[in-house]
Amino acid sequence: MSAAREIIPIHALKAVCSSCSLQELCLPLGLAQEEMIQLDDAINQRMPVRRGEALFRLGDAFRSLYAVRTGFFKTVVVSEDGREQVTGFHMAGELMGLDAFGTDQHGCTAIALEDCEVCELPYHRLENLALEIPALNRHLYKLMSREIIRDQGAMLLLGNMRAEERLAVFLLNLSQRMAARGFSSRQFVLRMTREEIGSYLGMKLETVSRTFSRFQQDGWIKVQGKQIEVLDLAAIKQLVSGCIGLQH
Amino acid sequence: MSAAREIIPIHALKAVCSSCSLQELCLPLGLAQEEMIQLDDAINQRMPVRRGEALFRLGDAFRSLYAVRTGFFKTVVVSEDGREQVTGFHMAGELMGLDAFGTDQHGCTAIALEDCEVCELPYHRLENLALEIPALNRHLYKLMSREIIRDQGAMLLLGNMRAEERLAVFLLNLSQRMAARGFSSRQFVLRMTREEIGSYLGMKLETVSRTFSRFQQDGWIKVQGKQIEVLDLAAIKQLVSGCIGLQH
DNA sequence: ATTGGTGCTTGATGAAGGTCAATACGATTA
DNA sequence: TAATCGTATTGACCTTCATCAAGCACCAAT
Repeated sequence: MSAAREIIPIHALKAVCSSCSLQELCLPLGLAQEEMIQLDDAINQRMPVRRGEALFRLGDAFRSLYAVRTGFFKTVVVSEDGREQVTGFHMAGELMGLDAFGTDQHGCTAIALEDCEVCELPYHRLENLALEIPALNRHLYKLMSREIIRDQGAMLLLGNMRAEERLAVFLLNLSQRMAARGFSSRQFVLRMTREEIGSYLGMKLETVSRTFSRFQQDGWIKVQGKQIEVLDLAAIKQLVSGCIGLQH
Repeated sequence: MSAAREIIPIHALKAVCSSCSLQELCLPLGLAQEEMIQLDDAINQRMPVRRGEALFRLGDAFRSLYAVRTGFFKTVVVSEDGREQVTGFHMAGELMGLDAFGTDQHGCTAIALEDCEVCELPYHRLENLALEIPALNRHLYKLMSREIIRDQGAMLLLGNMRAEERLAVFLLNLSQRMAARGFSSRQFVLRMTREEIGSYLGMKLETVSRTFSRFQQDGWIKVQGKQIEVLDLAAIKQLVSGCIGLQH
């Protein structure tokens, strides 16, 4: 199919890192202009992933990192007996696959919760580039390091906090991440089910639902299915004050 | 005190990475002999840390990674309201401080649970060396990546498993790590208190104690204070079968 | 030997959240 | 429009673990 080479796929025409609006949230953070152009070459832009599809699966050979460009992912770990644990939710500008360096296999499965686009960062090219660009290498360290801190925050959450505290931290965290991307921090749509929230927070879907209802009765939020409106941010912050959260 | 320079401190005479028995568990894994000698130069060997002392504290400026040479550490995160969460236990050959790259500050506090020795790996020297030695750089990625996986395992543990499963995973994990270091996997001493175990596993010290007692009644282990003897490994493994554990 | 401190064990009780079940909602398809 | 499937809500009940409390074991210091 050599004829296909003459048809330039539409996504090849799209913006690259050096002109991407997510620069400040994503991998290129802190790079000089010329370094960013080098990075452009190492990246496959705008792979589409449709809702419900897996971008990679636990055990897959590790070939690339992926940055979310648009859309929303969950990552899950499945234990032998089928129990599923959601280990994170990922939105624009966030990197997935950092847990795969260790074993050369992906350590979790990434599923698109809506139609998404990702940038693919082939591992070998990235590694070579990182050795040439110290700032990039350092930033990769930083990103992995932050992932560790984030997970430790989640451990504290799961180990020490009650259901309502967990859900409050979750809402606050989501709200802040929306704000960082220029969306409303007061009104947003949950892309995940109650069960997925529950799995992430270590509680059952019924408890998630009940806790949402209680927050609503208290006038803190308005819930309509997946539509969330934050009414009393201060009250929610009050509840989680003194807790180490799920920073992102 | 220039005269002091003529007194060679005793620890300077001790073994370096290239002749360290922990090579295979520690940072030098996978390096060529000559690369290891370069690493020797970048490392301050055998810093002593006494029981109860902090090697570094949450918020301290990040200057070095530390490898445990002998002894046993805990790392803890303290929330604003004083709640303390143990995030890990660390023994010979394990690296601490990987969570500090992200913010240039340590993200947890490391406390020696017995008299210890550590190797200090100054950050800048290590970073420069990593840029020269691709294998070292890759290994640092791997170590951080494994830390992420480990933390995700802990999340699954805390989110999904019951008290006895958690403690079984904990014992199994400890037993395996002892074995990997040439110690008995059947008999060992817990260096941490019941409260610290409980904090790590997300349960109260009373529950830890009760669960140990139950394991003992079932003939799975023998507990005498901090002395543990594993009597029925198969039964313990059976309990955690199908769980994703705390790999180390 | 006595005292105090810290950590461990064990019992009694209660609260938080899990489980089971019935019902309702909402989006997609027939 | 109806039918269906996945998702969400809510209630009733039960299990697990936290809490409170008492007593014990061990070590260190006086």
